[in-house]
Amino acid sequence: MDLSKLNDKQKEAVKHIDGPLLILAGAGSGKTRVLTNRVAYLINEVGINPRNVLAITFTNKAATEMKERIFSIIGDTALQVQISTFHSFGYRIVRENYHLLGLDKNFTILDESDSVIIIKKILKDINLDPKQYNPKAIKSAISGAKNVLMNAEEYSRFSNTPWDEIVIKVYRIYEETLKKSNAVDFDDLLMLPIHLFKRNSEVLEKYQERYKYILIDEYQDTNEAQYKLTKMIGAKYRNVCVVGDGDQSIYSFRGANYNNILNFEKDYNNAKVILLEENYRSTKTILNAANEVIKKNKIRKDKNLWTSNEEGSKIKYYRAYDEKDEAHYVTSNIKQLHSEGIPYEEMAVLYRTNAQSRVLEEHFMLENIPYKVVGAYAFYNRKEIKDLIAYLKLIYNDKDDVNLIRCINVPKRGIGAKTTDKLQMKADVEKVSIYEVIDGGKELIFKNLIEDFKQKASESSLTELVEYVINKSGMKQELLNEKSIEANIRLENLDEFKSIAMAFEEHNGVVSLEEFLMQISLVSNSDDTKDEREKVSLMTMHAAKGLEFDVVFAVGLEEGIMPHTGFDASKSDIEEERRLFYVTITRAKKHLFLVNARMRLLFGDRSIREESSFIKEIEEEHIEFQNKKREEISTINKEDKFYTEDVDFNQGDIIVHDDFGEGVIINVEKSIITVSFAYPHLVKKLLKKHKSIKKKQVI
DNA sequence: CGGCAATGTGTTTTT
DNA sequence: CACATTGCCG
Repeated sequence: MDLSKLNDKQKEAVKHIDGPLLILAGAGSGKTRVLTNRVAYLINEVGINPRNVLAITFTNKAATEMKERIFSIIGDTALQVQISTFHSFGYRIVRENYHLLGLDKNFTILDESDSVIIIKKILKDINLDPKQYNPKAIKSAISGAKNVLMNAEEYSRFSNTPWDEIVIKVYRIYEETLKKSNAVDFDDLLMLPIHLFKRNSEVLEKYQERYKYILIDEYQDTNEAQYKLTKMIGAKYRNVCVVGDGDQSIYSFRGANYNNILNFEKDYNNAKVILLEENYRSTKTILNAANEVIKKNKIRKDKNLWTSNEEGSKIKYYRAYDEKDEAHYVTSNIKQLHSEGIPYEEMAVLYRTNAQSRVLEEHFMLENIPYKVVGAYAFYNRKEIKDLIAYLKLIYNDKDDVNLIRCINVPKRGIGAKTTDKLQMKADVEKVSIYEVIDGGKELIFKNLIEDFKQKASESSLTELVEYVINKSGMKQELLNEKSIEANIRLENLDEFKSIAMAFEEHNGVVSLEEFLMQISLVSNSDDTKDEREKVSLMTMHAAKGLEFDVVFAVGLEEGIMPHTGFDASKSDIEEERRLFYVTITRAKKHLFLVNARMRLLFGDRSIREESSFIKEIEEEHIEFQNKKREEISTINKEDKFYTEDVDFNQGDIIVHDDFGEGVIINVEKSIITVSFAYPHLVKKLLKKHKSIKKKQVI
């Protein structure tokens, strides 16, 4: 195997075979290269069975990338290596041992909102006001407990506040409900395997024998459950290799504990430790700035990340007038850089909160720049998609009461709240699922429909089933009858979902409903199936972890946003925010832009924004200040005045749509106009008086 | 039951 | 601001 492209430290890590190994890999130090080469080396050079190798990554995206890279080194053999996220891996264990966990074979995974709905219902049942006791807060308390592997009993042992009492009470009923629904939640995918291993050493041993070589990426972001799972499976052979960087720990809000990486040497004595400190990614300027920033953190292990790359251009800092000016600054620089030959896919705009993407998107559309919003799982959160998934989940597991309630009246069948309440009560009394107690009325027609779907599921392909459900449920007809643009968009989304199913089927051969449901529960973005090249990436700073781009725009660098301080400033963790800022700037290879706004529309009103204290932590010698052209700012502000509420549309008029940007009217009929938008939206039919449309006046 | 209007409420990051 | 929920009426 050719290891000539690796430096000495990297080679050492790749060639380490048996025993615990800790790789402390600074940003851009080539850890993915090390991990992929190490897997390849173990298999090709050492002769280890690929089935005995387990590689865990943090995101599905990283897992896919790792598979591809190992495939490119060793070919088909790579397919036998188990590469997945912790949650997918946990799912696998639960599925292989469902009978030992009190589940039926066809258990389903509830998503976050399903869980919250269940908790709301529990609160009502025990006569507590969901307004006083926030269901989401209770969900996250339960989640937190599960992540430290506490069940309700254990939780109750060291808690005493009235709030805890309520959480415990809800937690107990919540667990009963899950069991009754033959369902698990996200946290169970980690917790259940651990409980199983504790109880049943034979099963544990089976997995220890199976996964003799374990590699964990992003180890600084593992939580207690993930840590424990790794430790248990690795306990027998101790061939545990973890890679991480304490400075890039950014998920403590989700229970991640970067002490896990600091304590690795204590947990695994005689662990080999390798430091990767040469950065291959960024220019000297960018890396120096990053080092200056992260040095401000008090709780950290100092290290010396260096690069032999060139000095590079200075970091550009622009303090915009407002959020629109900020977006405009970003798009105009992107246009400029693109004209200089930098491809769009080598540029990214990173922001702290998802809400910031909207204004940016509007400007990208206005300026005709192709872009994609990465990691936006908004698609699966759309009503019509959730309804359709509810059908699929119910077909697969008819004990899933939440999803039954969700779709029983979609489309409207005259089964309202009264009926479902009655069914729910009956089911509660008889201690069975709602599905089971249905024995008459309009509900029975629905039940028969689901039975028909089950039949269809057993005899046709996944795509055929999806198509069948969309049609036969009546969802399609209801939307067709509506004849509004919203309904049209929904129809398109249902079609899009069908394409996702089809792509999945084509990609993996014949696919079961089970696998498909697992996939859409565990994988947030569907974008992997589509061709996403030649587009600028828009994403949160968190989502950017592990990625790199020639050009990075870090936007919204204002106190309160980045560093983010919620309603309770004392609760926010400035050091974690700083690590996030560090992760952000180290994504950039060649050009880094820091941007913020003096004024921003936030939570409904305009507020004056102070610049982020993090910017001041970078030495001025690395920064080129961009504020010169005030006249540019004033033209931007005038833009608002171009738009009016006029609905007297004529062919040839230019309108602006909130989502699709500027377009030309090519046809007018009654209340509908046909508009040609720029790529990627093209021609759309719209309702004249829709609130998202404004006419552009010629002044 | 379903549709609409008024009112209220929460706003970080994600597998 | 965007949404979810509530209350009222046909």
